[in-house]
Parts: sequence; C-alpha cells; structure tokens
Amino acid sequence: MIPSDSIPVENEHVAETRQQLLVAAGEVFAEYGFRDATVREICRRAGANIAAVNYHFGDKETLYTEVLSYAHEISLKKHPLLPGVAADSLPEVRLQAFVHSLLSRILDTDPGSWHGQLMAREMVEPSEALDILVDQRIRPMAGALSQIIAPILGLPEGDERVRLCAFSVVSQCVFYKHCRPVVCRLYPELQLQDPKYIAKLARHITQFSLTAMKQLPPEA
Amino acid sequence: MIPSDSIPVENEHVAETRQQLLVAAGEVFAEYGFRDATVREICRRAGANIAAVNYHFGDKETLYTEVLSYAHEISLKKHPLLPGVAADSLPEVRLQAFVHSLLSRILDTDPGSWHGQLMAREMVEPSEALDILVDQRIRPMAGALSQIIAPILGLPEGDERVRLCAFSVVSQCVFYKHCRPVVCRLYPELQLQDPKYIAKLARHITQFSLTAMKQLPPEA
Amino acid sequence: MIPSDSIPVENEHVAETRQQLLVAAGEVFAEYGFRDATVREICRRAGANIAAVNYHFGDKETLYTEVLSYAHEISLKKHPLLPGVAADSLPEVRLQAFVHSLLSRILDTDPGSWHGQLMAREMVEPSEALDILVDQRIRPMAGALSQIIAPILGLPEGDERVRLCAFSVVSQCVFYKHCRPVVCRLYPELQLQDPKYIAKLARHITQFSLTAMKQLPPEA
Amino acid sequence: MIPSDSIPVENEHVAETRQQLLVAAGEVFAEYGFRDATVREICRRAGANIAAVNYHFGDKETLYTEVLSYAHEISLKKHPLLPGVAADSLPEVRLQAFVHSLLSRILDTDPGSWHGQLMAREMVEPSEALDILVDQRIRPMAGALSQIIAPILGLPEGDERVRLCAFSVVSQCVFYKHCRPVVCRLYPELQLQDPKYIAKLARHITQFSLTAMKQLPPEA
DNA sequence: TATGAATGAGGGTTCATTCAT
DNA sequence: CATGAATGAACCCTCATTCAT
Repeated sequence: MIPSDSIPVENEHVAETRQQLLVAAGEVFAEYGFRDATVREICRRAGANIAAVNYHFGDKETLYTEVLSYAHEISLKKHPLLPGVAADSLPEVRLQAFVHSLLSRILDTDPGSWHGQLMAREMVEPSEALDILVDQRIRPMAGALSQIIAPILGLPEGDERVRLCAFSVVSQCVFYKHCRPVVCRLYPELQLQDPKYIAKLARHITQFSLTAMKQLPPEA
Repeated sequence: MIPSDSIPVENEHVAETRQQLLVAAGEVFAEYGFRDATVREICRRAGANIAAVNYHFGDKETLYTEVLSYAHEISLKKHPLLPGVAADSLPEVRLQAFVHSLLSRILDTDPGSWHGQLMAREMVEPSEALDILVDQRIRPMAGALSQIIAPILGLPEGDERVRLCAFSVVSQCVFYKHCRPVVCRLYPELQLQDPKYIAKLARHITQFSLTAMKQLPPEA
Repeated sequence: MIPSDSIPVENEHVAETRQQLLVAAGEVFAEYGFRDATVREICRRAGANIAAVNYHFGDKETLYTEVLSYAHEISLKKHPLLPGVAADSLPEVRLQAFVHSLLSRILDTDPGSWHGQLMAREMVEPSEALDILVDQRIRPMAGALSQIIAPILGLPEGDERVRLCAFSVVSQCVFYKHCRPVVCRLYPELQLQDPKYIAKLARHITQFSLTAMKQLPPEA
Repeated sequence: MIPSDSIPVENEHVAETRQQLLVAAGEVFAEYGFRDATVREICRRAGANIAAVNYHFGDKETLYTEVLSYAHEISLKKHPLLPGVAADSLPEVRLQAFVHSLLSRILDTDPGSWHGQLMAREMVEPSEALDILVDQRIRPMAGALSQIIAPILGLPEGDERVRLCAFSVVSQCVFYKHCRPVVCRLYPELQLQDPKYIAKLARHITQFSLTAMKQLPPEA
C-alpha cells in the first residue's frame, strides 16, 4: 500500500462501484423499464447499498440518463458504424456494412448489451435523455447513411428522396428489433440472434434496397 | 323488483359502465403504459367508482387484456385491411391499398385510436394478450399480404423470400410509428399525422418495394 | 340497520376516523413538532392504517393545517374569550376576565389541549397556516382587547399606546407558556398548571397592568 | 514531522475548523432547528468534510450543545447586561438599561447573532443543554434584575412579588421575539429590528413597569 | 349491485453515522 | 489527522386491492 499508488487505487475503487451500478442499472432498466425497475434491485445486483444510487447519481432519473449514454457508447465500441470498410469503397459495399452493423448492434442480446432494448423503450416513452442522444449519436449516423445513399440515387444529400430511402433502409433493420415479439410468434423457427441469420437478413435488406434505389424514378 | 325485468336493465347499465371503463382504460394505458396507468385515473375518466375495475374485470391486468382486444377491433373497423379494392385487382393496386391502410391505422392519433400506441408498448413489453392477438388478428393480415406479394415475385406464398419481402414492406410502415420520436427530432418539419403526408409515404413505400420485388434475383 | 339511517351512520363513521386522526395528530404534532412527528405514530395512536393520513387528508402538511385550526376551535370552546362577563361590565372586570381566560387557554395541559404547544411551535417556525390563523382568530382577539383597554387609557382604539399596552398585557400571559422551561428550572416549586396559581397570576397581571395604564402619562 | 512542532500547529488548525463548524452550526441550527438542520449543510458552510462534525464533536447533539453555549457567550459580549451604567445608579436608570439591553440582545438579527433564535427554539423543545444554561447564565441575570426591582418595591429580593414583577418586566421584552410572527402579521408596518423602534419599546416597557411597581399595593 | 373507506406492501429518497484509507 | 465513500434505518407517499355496507 504505497501512498503514491493509493490515490489512483481509490479513484479506481470509486469508479468501480459506479461502473457496477451502471451495469446493473442497464440490465434492470432494459428488463423492466424505468418505472418498474427498482433502485433496490439495481443496488442488489451491483452488490451495493440501497443508498448507493442516490450517493453516486443523485436520483434514479439521473442514473437512467447516464445508463442510456453509457449503453450507446459501449454498443458503438462493440459494433462500429462501418467496420472494416475503406472510406473510398463502393456505395454498395458501404451500405452492406452499414446494414449489417446496425442489425448486429440492435439485435445483440449478449449480457451487457442492453442498448437495443433501452432504445426500444425510449421509442415508446421518450425521456429527456433522448433529445441529447438524437443530436449527439443518431444524427451523425443518419448523416453517414445519407452519404452512402446520395451517390446511389445521384441526388444531393439533403434531397427528400434521400431521406425517404434512408428511412426505408433503416426501417427494415430496426423492424426485427421493434417487432420481434410478433415476428417470433408468427415464425417461431426463426433464430433472430444467430449471427448467420443476421447476415442473411443483412444481405436481403441490402439487395432489396439497392435494387429499389437504382431503379427509382426521378419523381418521388 | 321482478328479477326477469331487472336483469336486462341491469345488464344494459353494466354494459354501459364496462364500455366507459374500456374507453377510459384505452386512453390511460396508451398514454401512460400499463404500470404507470392507475386504476384511480381510469375510474375517474369513466365516471365510475374506484372499485369498478375490480368489480367488472377482476383486476387491472384482465382489464388491460380486454382493452387490447377491443382496441384492435375498433381500429380494424375504422381502417379496413384493403378498403375499396376489388379482390381481383392487380397486385400493385392491392399493395398500395394495404400499405396506405396500415400506415393510416398505425399513425391515427384521433381520440379513441389508441391501438397503435398500445401495440407499440406491447412490442417492448409483451403481455400474455399478445399471443392471442397475433394468432387471431395479425396472422390473417400477414396471410393477406403474402397473397399480394407472392404473385409479384412469382413464388408460392410460403416461400422464405415472400416472407422477407413482406417484412420489408411492413417494416417501412411501422417505422414511422415505432421510431416517431427519433424521426420527429431529426426532422421537426415533418407532419406525420397529416393524411396528405401519409399518402405520400404510402406512395414511396409502395413504389420502393414494387421496384425491388419486380427485379429481385431468383436467389435470396 | 334501516337504510334511511345508514347514510348518516356511515358519515359518522368516516367522521370518526378523521376525528381520531385529528386528535392523534394534535397530540403527536404538539409533542414532537411537524418534522419529528411521524405519520406512522399518528396512525398508530388513531388506531388507523399507515395510509389513513394520505387517504383522509392528502398529505402530512394538510393534516397539520387542519389540526391547527381544529385545536384553536376546541380551545376557544373550552376557554371562551370573556367567560361569564356582561358586555357592559367595567373595563377592569373585563380585563381580569380576558387575562384569566388567556392564561387558562394557554397553560391548559389537559389531554386534548395541544393548542398552546402548537402555537408556541408556530412562533418559532411559522407555517403557511399561521397567516390564516392570525387573520381569522387572533386579529379578532386583539380587537376585543383594544376595546377593553382604550377606555381605560381614554384613547381611541387605534392609538399606538393602546397597542403597546395591549402587547404589555398579552406578553405577561404568554410568557408563562413560552418561557415555561426557564421558569420551571429557575423556580421548580411553581405549579404552573394549578388553576389556583393561574388565578393568582391573572390577578397580578391584571393589577400590574391596570395600575400602569391608569397612570400612564399622555406621551408614549 | 517532529511531534513537538506538529502539535501546536495542528491544534491551531483544529481550533480553526472547530470554530468554523460552531459558526456554521449556529447559523444552520438557528435557521432550521435541530432536526431540520443537516450535518451536510453545516459542514458545507464550514468548508469542512462531511465527517468533520463527528470527528470534532462526536455527534450532532453534542455539537448543538456547544453551539448553544457559544451563542450565549458571544451574545453577552455584544450586549452586556447593564451597559454603561454605574453600579450605584438609580434603580430606574438601571431598569431602563436592563430592558434596553435585553431587547437588543433578543431582537438582534445580525449575521452571527443566532442566540435569540436558538433560545426561542429551546423554549419549545428544551434540550439537556438548557439545564446548564439556566443555571450558569440565566439565573445570574434573574438575580441582577431582582436587585434592581427589590428596592423599587421596597421588598426583599426573595419576595414573591419581586419575582412576579421581574417576570412582568422580562415578559414584555421577550414577547417581541417569541410572538414576532404574530406581531408582524397583525401590524406589518412595525420595524422590529430598527434600533430606534427598539429604543421606543424599551422606554414604553420601562415606564409601564415602573408606574405599575411604584403603585403596587402591599398585598399581591 | 355498487360503493368508498380502509388496507399494507413497496416505492424513491434522506440522513447521521461509520470506517478503511 | 482528516477524509469521503458507503451504510442501513426510517421517512412520506402511492397504489391495487379488499370488504363491510
């Protein structure tokens, strides 16, 4: 226990408890939603005292906001926007990468990957945290997709048809997350969390969309 | 107090209170979600006693189940599956009608139209009621869509590619409901509840999908 | 259980629980103060459930406000302002009655007489309820005292010297309430709750004040 | 780290922190009362650590006891018992000085003068500290007042009538502190913290009491 | 039949205090 | 000597549910 080391160790220890609370809160919020999630359960899973949330985050709502941001961060670290694709690749290649990455990110059900579920809950009951999230995280993604699609359509990025087609692409991906309960009940044999099936979906969505966009008539 | 008279009169009265509770519960569940919705508020809006829910439905959960079924019923009455379209019309025409009807149904924000919001909540936190709903209401819809799409692709209804394309079509519609909070924040100028804009979306989705499907290569 | 009777009986029953809560709350608030008093203890003493306060009064603060008003009411019923004194009596007689009544009211320590203690607490930490109390209950008392004092001084009721003398009279009474802890420690032999001693104090205060006021020089 | 040096330095530092805690605690206890005052807020205002109170005083209650004693000390330093009055002055002059000093001490609202407010709180909820305070500080004051009043009445200091008159004098002073909330609501135009108005009150109380005492009949 | 007063479990939060560093 | 992260009891309040009427 050398004093010169003890300071970072202490910081680390503090950060550790915070981290455990964030992870536990991510799990519980994803599983039960903001209201149904209880501070007691979060602290229990984090191995912390009932007062730990209020001590480290002030209140339940602030904890939720930080969890949401944290979840986005680690999900983007795990599934980068355009993994292994050169910036000067063909639009078709980049679209395929974008779609596959989005699908992977959104359908990831590994422990610690509650980003998709948290976002799905935000869609139904947006919190104040969503405003920041859209501006800081989602708007850049939308921009990146527009940069891929615009050259395919031969239109400027800001054109309305670019936006409509971008939505058409994204919608086919998020569908498997947001409507999973219906999809699984209609076709129980589908393995939505299987990487191979995710790759298959990515190919279909990319091909479907590319075909549509390459033949799109000049008038929307 | 002759029993033979009192029963129908009472039944009518009971039916009326039940109906008011269903409507009020639809509003409140759509607005706040199952957990945040309070029995007190539902009874207050229905002009009924605090114990009315337990009296008429047993408990809050049973009331919710019945509300969900009731909401589907009135939403299909208001927006039929294929409105004003002959059974022997061209697939393209029927697809356009299907898409427009689905969009209208899902984006309807009129008072009394909580079906879309309730379904969105079910996607994030499925209740037991969803099993029945999928079997009785959604599976027939999926069948109807397959019947439209199969001839376009020149494939049998049960083919996997028919299912993938059906999902591609439906996903583009429900996207504007399930991701509305993000869409509205990205592009605040959009008027998602405007019937004219809904028609425009329907045209884009139909055209986008038809183009894709007509050129789809034989191998998925 | 005749129906025509049952309604008032029910009202009576409701009123009874409310009444018991008011009484219990009076005790506990007087004993511990607003903050230290717990809703649990109040409900326990009232023989009611922990949720009874919220059901009948909304919250702890509203209960407190009603307790304060209720305490004033019953204390004035028990110790009227000028008991057994004709309206046309001599000012000296009326002053003696006023002083004795005020002392009795303020020093009453019988069970159910928490008015004095509650008011003492309000003096140190005024709540919103005090504004109403001063306007509705205390201002009339101040007026009544001015009507007694003004003719003694030979001055109009609104004169500043009337107000100063009224305060001099009242202050000598409330002193034995507000400084009781010091008085009792200085002279443990005093029996401040003994009606005989209260009568002795009333005589001293009246005589002291009358002597002073009858000789008061024209300039304050 | 030579012990012989470090101790005085540390003691000084300790004394400083203690002092800051006492001052901060005086403020907070006066403002919020013992229970509502939080250790956190006291430490915050003192610029000290959250654990400082427990470290320097053991617990919150001990801190309070020391604050009370400290407050009395500085208040007597600021407003001496009989300021600028010769020991052989006339009783009338000494009474005037005593009354004015008591009023000033009790109505002082300068920052750092929480003695009056703390004492007012003690009257409503006496702590163990009051016993000591009465014996060590208040009893001497009461004796001093008796020494002034006894010769006016021509009675021995221990006579009951001396005590009653002493209470009559003191009561008129503390009234403006203990009933300030009522006085201010009844007559919002009064400036109770104005030194000129305090002087006016002192004159009235002195004159009122002297007149009464000089004419007091032999029998109480 | 229908009521509404009453219930009690459980929610988030606050707080003085402790203890390893 | 002094710290501040962590504790756990206790607070007020909300809620779906019950039961005597």
